[in-house]
Amino acid sequence: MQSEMIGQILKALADPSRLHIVEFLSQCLCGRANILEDGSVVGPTAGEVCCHITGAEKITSTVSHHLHELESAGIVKLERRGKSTVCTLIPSTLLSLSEHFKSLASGENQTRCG
Amino acid sequence: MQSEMIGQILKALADPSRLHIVEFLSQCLCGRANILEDGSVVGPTAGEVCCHITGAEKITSTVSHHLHELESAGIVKLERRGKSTVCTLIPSTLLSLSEHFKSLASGENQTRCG
DNA sequence: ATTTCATTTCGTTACGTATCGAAATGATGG
DNA sequence: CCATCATTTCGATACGTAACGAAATGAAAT
Repeated sequence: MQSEMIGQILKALADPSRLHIVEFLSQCLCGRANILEDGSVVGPTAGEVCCHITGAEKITSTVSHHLHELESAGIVKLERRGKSTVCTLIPSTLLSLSEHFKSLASGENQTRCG
Repeated sequence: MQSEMIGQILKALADPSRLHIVEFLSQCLCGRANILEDGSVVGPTAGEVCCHITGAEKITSTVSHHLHELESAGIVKLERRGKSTVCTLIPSTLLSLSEHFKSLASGENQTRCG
């Protein structure tokens, strides 16, 4: 995973509202596959996410925007299902990020030892 | 590590210049202890960091600012040594971040399974 | 004390984007 | 078709902060 994409992911996660959304979606994983073999998605609707984050009864334009930012960064998958949009984390993206920081911390790419 | 501190670390890393600095400092770790037993620091000077990042011959106010942002977030340690300021990564902070994302990806804190 | 060098602080400008309300779109049911 | 519901798009405002140059600080050498 290249540094530019890492930057995009970090920018998406650096907003408190979006980090909150990701933490909520993580709590919703429930030990099951959340992206099925056919690519369909298991998880809360955008409205449910919004309700938890802001307390609003229906989704706000702000939360809709945040969800699509997370989608652009490859952190979240959105799928329209009838009236609603279903949301889930894409765990592999967060795992890549985790590995990247682990390697930065260990200095395993050291090339400036002169 | 609490979510608020994670947010602060992410905000610090979300800037391209600062991410670049962190990657450079990672390459400088060189498999040695970079924070010694007495707390003193091994690493490049702020000016050397700036030279690598911007090509400038002396440190700019912008890079100085970025280094202190990284210090505030606990990612970098700075130490004045004579005229110069020596910089190094604090690997444990990046490791904590790595672990946090790993646990988010695995959903190991799931509490919304109803 | 004065000069020199590395860094920081200050003050300003410019740009990105979070947030909000209102209008538009998409999808379902009567 | 019309009504309703969930979500998205649009347009505007407000705020945070990255970037820059200039002046100030800190530390060593002469």
